[in-house]
Amino acid sequence: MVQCSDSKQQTFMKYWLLKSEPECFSIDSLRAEPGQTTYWDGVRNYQARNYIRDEMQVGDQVFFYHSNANPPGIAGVAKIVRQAYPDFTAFDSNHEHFDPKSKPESPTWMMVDIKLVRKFKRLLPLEELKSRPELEGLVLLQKGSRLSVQPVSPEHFRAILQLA
DNA sequence: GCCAACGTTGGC
DNA sequence: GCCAACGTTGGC
Repeated sequence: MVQCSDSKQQTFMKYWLLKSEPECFSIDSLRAEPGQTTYWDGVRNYQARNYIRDEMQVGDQVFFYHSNANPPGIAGVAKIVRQAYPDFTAFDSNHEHFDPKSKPESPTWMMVDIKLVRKFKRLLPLEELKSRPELEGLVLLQKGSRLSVQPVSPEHFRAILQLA
């Protein structure tokens, strides 16, 4: 597939899944934010950081996943509205996400801003996602998959939207 | 609350 | 660089 053939820079929309514990920050919390926008702080895993820092682009769409919830599942869609920048909560010794190894002059951890696109009419439960053959291979469904930032293929993204 | 699956830490 | 111990995640 060729896109942007007249452009030097080929840009493809990417799709993601972000996990959040709704007791801590739910999709309704996001909706209640000014501009329905928030910074996605607290990612403290290198692989997740690399996705945020190296691959997330403004305009990318993300599923908002409720983890450690009853039931766990996908609650809606958001989009990236600001490119990766240092996660300043890592610099604050009073913050629960403080990490002394991250320095303002050489930040270890990064974050993006996301804005709510829509909350689904119903939560798409993990159990239902598991039951869909077209979602085979979805990172979320792989055994031991704990990453809080996961890539989602365009095909899987589309298939999940159709369930909503 | 249990526990499997990971990631990180730190002694050696 | 190995690897045991420990901490965390997150479904159940």
